[in-house]
Amino acid sequence: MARTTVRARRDADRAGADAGAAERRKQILTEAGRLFAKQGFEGTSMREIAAATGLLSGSLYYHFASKEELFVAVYEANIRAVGEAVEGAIEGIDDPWECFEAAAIAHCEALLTGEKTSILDAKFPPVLAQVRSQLIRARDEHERLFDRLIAPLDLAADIDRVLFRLHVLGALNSAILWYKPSSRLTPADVARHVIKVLRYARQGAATAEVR
Amino acid sequence: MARTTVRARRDADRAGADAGAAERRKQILTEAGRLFAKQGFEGTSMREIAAATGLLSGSLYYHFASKEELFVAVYEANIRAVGEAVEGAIEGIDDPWECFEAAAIAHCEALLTGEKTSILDAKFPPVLAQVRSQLIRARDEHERLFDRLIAPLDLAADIDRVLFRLHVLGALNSAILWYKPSSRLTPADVARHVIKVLRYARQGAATAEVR
Amino acid sequence: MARTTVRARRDADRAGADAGAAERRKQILTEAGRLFAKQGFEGTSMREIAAATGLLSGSLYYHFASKEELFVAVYEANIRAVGEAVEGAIEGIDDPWECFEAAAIAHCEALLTGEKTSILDAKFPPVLAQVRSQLIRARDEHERLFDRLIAPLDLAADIDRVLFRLHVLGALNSAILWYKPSSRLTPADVARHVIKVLRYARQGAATAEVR
Amino acid sequence: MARTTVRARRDADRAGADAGAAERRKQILTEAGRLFAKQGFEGTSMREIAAATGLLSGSLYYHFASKEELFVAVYEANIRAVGEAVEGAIEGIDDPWECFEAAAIAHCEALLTGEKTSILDAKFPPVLAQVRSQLIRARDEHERLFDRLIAPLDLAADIDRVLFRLHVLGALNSAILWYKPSSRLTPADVARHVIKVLRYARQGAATAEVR
DNA sequence: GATGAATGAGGATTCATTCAT
DNA sequence: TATGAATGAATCCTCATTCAT
Repeated sequence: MARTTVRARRDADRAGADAGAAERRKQILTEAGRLFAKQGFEGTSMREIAAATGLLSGSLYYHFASKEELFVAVYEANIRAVGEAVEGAIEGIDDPWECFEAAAIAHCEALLTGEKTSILDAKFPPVLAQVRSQLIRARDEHERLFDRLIAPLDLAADIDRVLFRLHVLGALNSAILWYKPSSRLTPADVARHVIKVLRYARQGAATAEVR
Repeated sequence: MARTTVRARRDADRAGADAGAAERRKQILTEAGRLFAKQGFEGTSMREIAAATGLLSGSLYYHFASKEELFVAVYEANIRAVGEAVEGAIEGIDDPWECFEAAAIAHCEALLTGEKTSILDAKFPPVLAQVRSQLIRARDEHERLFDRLIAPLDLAADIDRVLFRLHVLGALNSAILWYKPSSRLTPADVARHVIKVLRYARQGAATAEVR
Repeated sequence: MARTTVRARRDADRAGADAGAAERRKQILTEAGRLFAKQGFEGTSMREIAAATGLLSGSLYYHFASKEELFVAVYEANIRAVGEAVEGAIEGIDDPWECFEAAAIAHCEALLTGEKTSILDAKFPPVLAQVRSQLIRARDEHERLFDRLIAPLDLAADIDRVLFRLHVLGALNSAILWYKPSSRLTPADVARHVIKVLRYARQGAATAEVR
Repeated sequence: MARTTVRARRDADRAGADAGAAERRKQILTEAGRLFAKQGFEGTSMREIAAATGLLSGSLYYHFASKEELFVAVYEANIRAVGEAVEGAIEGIDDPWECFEAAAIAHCEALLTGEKTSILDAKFPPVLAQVRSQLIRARDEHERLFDRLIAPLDLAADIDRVLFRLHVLGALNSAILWYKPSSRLTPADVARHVIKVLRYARQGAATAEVR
């Protein structure tokens, strides 16, 4: 609605602008990520992204061949960022459950803090059909990281570890749908509660009468 | 925005008479639901919906004042359908956990069977901002149903029942993102596994060392 | 924007409704006149007119074959109304200038009071090309009435009576463009001032140096 | 609504450079002016305007953010053109009435010659409600020019100069409704006759018996 | 590397009109 | 007389993309 003049953006950016192409790419990725997260893929126009980066829409095509390609790049960057956050968080932790919890917290924080990654859970619109496989590959990689964390957990024998991984990530990711930063709950609180619930399902736990 | 559509007019004018229009409305709702589920709100054009119903695009507007209004109607119908399925499934079951599981199964089946309700988890695109409140109201109602089922569960004392509800629904709904009907897993299997994991978190369960 | 439900109108009208066809025609003419005056020909939809009369749009076509025909009927009725007002106002007045002034006042009042006749001065949109001749014929008749009033005026010899008539009516009609009922000026004041100015242009008036 | 168009951008960015776009803007303005004059605002489609300029309809939006904005631009250009014509015509004339007449002639010629300015008198359709204030501001400016010409006239004491201005412009502008270039009357003739009539209303003129 | 200008298909929506009932 | 349902063309506008400069 209240769009921003290119000129306005330009005047503001001119400082650090004129950076190399790699720099520009990063700028575009940042702004596109922010906009995709807030407005979705279809709700964000190339012109908007261009304007936010201090460019005109045509110039985007020097850096990315299409809107889809740009989205994939954003998505991969986001997943990678979450992955790195998680790996950083678990470094040096030995206890499997502690490690698992630390990972969940890092994942949740990366997801809910900053505008960038809410795309994670997207049921990609059909416009993205052509690049779906790339997106899924990126997501899978992240999920395998969780598989590695789940493997050493002393889960009750009747628990399927794949379904368990889907369960955790589903519970964590869904926070995007309801979490409000204004709440007195931190993203870490949310993650901790999810893990707290799951932690009951350890081997030897008493669930006698479960059918 | 506040226009008048057939529903308004007819409900008032003629009680139940003239099945014709109501029939059409239902047809449109069905087709729109299918298409929205498959392609998302923005990915589905009014022309497509019209064509699927055997109409021309203009004719849709006799029944629904706007694409948004149509979406709200579809969404409400879908939530209602899931709600009814759940209520039907728990009828006559006394044991709280049995009841909870039955509800989860019904919820999951309604979600994953048929194309109609995958919209449930939508992070609504900003185009729908104007009607967001209606959508959220519908969703809330469904979630309160789960609150009623969670209340009597003998959960461990350190579990927050609101976060628990968000956890369950998050885990269940996320199946939409990965579930494939072709799999050897039934929707019920998925739901059952989620509940199986959660069931460990009952009162008196041994989780001694959890910090 | 804020449209009115058919039902609402209906409930209200039901009292005097069910009148004969002639009655209905008159109702339609009234409402259409009001709407055309306020919103113009193109800015008024048949549905709007129908709703204002307590009908559905299709029903209008029983009374008028097309939107254009309806407009012509409204226009003619309006012109006739102004004409009758003028004729009523000059009845019994002998002095030519008194008579002329009375006519101007009546014309102006009919024009500025009530919503109905602001159409008078319309530069008809090309949509109305087919019926233009009918509209112009109606207008001409009204203008000939003014010709009859101008004929006996003792105007200065160098004044062309046809151009004079166009001048008066132009000055009077243009009030529609700026007149606001809220002003302390009455429509009669406006008309009186126009005539006051023109009255100077009588025979024998001293305008020596006019080239 | 508050979007950015080329004008804004360019005025700022590059002073007078790059005649291309400015050229196009002028072309569009010309064609749009012609079409609006002939067919009215609602009767003219953006496609038509585009086609007349040798563009596709989408391309128009690079230069003007909306049909309304385009109309405002046309309107302002037209008013400005008439204003300039009038100012040119009165240059160097000392006698107030001569000056007034010269202005009237120029105004009338600008109005009736060329297709461009017949919009002047428009009772703007409600579609233009949002921009009405801009249109009125433009018109007011032109009318103030006439106020300056009327001020020094030696009008009879009982004449209100504001109503007098409205009277003149009403009489002049209304010519649009009936004037046909084919007639043996020139636009100047029309203007001259209007002024001739008004010139009688000078101070000291004999209007003794007026009530 | 970036721009300005244009493309052209596609979007939702409106509307006068028709016609069987 | 009136209705309900549908028509289909037309409307304004958006947008990813292209390409000469």
